[in-house]
Amino acid sequence: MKSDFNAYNYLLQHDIKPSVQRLAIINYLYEHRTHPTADEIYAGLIDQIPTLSKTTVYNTLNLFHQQAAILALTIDDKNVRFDIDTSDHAHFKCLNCAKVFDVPAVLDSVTSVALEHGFVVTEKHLYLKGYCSSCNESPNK
Amino acid sequence: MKSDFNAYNYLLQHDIKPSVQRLAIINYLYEHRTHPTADEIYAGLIDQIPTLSKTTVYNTLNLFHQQAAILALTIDDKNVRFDIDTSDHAHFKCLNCAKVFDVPAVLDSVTSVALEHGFVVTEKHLYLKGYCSSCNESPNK
DNA sequence: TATCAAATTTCTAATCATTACAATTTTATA
DNA sequence: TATAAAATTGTAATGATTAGAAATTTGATA
Ligand SMILES: [Mn+2]
Ligand SMILES: [Mn+2]
Ligand SMILES: [Zn+2]
Ligand SMILES: [Zn+2]
Repeated sequence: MKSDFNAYNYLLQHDIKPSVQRLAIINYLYEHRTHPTADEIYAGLIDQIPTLSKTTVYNTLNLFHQQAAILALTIDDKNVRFDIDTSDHAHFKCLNCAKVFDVPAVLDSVTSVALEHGFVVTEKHLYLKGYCSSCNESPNK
Repeated sequence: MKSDFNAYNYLLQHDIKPSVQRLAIINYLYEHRTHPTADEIYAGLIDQIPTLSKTTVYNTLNLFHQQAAILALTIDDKNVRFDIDTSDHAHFKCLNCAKVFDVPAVLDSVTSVALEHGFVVTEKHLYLKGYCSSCNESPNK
């Protein structure tokens, strides 16, 4: 079954000129909701686009982030992770299996406190860490 | 005026054996609430302890974090920042001047959602990004 | 269609925060 | 004091990300 995601229009809507590489990367993010790293995206596309450069992956992800087409998550201190879902939600990282899960969340109350301080808020990130249900049942220590 | 913070007892309370270096680092964090990086802490202490090694700073901060004596903030994708204040609060990073500010916050509601998913939560981080009141008034673009 | 400039991609090397590892020093204990 | 364990240090390695220049592609225009 073919994806109903229109990558081309998605990029245009965020003032990003489409290209083969950009379309492949945004499609990858649409299809892989695991919050992949730049390296994982590169590895996932190199067979499909053998000329792809890792620099292009980084440049493109930074461009997408600038244009607010994706989120850049710093829940991991080693790698930045990327997310096509820019809606209001939190993330949970398992300290055992390293997976990053989505968690429903509403963050309006905190934002309003920041506004009272005179801050202009452009990004909100709520990161939870601990142990996921799988790892909690059978810890790998 | 001398600080009323008992660094020695603070470390003992977190099952950390005190040493000259460890006391200096925890005192630095007590006195500098700017969420400094490991490098800033090293630079701030090298005159006081000329033999101090940057490796020791990293080792010590990791130990403090393991023992839950401090927070390790990944609000910045370049450097980890450290905070002696382990109470429930959020952080705001200015994208212009790069300062990291404290913001009051209560995150219980989100944690409860995570618990419903079977997650065991050990850390909560709420990061806001945007422009602080100083930079907002006179943007440096 | 040929030409040219701008935009994009690519390659390579650099950067730089953090860690690995082995050697040295300090501390605790017998 | 002798010895082992713990902590600190110095150096080199690691690895994600970026810088910068060269190559390729795109798009407009003649
Ligand atoms: Mn997500
Ligand atoms: Mn803080
Ligand atoms: Zn897990
Ligand atoms: Zn600012």
